[in-house]
Amino acid sequence: MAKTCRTNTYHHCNLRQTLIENCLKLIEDNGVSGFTLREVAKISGVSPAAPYHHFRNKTELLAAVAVMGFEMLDEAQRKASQQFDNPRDKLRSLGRSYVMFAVNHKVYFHVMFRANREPLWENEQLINAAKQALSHLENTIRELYPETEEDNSSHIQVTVLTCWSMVHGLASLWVDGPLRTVESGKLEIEKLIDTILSQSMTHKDF
Amino acid sequence: MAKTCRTNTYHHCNLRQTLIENCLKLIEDNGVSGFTLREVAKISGVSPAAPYHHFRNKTELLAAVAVMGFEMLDEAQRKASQQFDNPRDKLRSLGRSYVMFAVNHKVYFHVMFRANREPLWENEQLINAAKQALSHLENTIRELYPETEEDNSSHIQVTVLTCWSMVHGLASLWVDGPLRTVESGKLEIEKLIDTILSQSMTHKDF
DNA sequence: TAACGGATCTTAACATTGTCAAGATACAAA
DNA sequence: TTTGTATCTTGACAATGTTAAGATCCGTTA
Repeated sequence: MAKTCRTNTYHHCNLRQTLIENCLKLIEDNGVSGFTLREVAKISGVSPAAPYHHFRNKTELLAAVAVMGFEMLDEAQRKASQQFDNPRDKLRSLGRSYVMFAVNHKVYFHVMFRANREPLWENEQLINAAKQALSHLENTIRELYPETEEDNSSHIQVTVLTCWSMVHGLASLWVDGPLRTVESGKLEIEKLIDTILSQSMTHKDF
Repeated sequence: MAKTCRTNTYHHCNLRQTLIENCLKLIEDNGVSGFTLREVAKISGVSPAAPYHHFRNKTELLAAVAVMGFEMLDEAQRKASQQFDNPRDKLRSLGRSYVMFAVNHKVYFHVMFRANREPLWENEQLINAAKQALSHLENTIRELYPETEEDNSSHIQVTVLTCWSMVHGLASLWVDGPLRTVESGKLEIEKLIDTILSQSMTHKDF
């Protein structure tokens, strides 16, 4: 929780952070679509126009939330990769951490990759935060293929994408709903991740 | 294009279909977030309240669009699987078709899996259409593992998920933007798909 | 210390939007 | 021809994003 430190009734003193936090709360309750700037302002104890001194518009507030999400993901990925030395173990740990982040922070994940996509991805701070969070995967894959050839970089890029797609797809299907609907929800997600990551190692279906 | 068949100025005679089509056009231009029922009604040549005789609300119109999308995906998947006999070739063809559908019909894909997720996935018609579109993948994987054991079904379910996650992840990353931003857009998507599907066959990274 | 400028907040207003109620119009069946 | 039903319109409502103009506070400088 952000300290409101309101000695007087005028200056909020930490409004920016408070808005971001309350924004998250509202999205958790009402979904990304059913969330309004006015209500964020209201439960932050501030007038409807106040947020505009901290964010250019509604989209920019969402972008700030997304940036926070990527920073959290970055942290989680960092920890996950530090847990192991073997690059292959690292990779699996990274995948696990990625999906679990989505599962445990649905709202963040949704805002990070979904809401108002176009204007969101024009935000430079957001792009950098995303790159940073993804760097762990790339680094680990570089460890896995340490050859120094120039021609290697394309292959590495493709491998990054392959891994990213795998975990991102699983995370998306879970967060967006169809997984819990189409597939009967018997399997619990945590076991599922490990099973799937194992399967990716042993089978080769495409 | 739907025939408007407006002999008089009152009855539109095919408004439902017209609304869906114009809805798509608007989303293509303004994105899912910046699309309004009123404008759909306007460019359909109809008053703001008219759509409510065909859809309960804005979300239901989006759901109708999503259903159409799943029907198109179903058709594409059907064709893709009919092109080959070998289940392994089928599987690859299905994957290719899935991602290309997302690339060629960004708007549909977005509405199908993204927009207003919660209320959308309570629509039964939508759920059935989605199941139908996904059935091709499951059938093909059953061909791949034709053992009749009961215990097999769980394994098949996991394999379906693995494949689905793979292609859905790639499609999502492309449609939602981060792929074109984080990864430099040098690689063209079509080549990329084949490369990745090949890689999934030969490597096993997780 | 006092004045001043910038940052932060408020009030008031605007156009736009989703939605609904009540009434008008067309068409098909009786 | 009458009558009911589906479709469409008009008119209204509250809610929302956003802006302009003014109030209030705080740190800095004279």
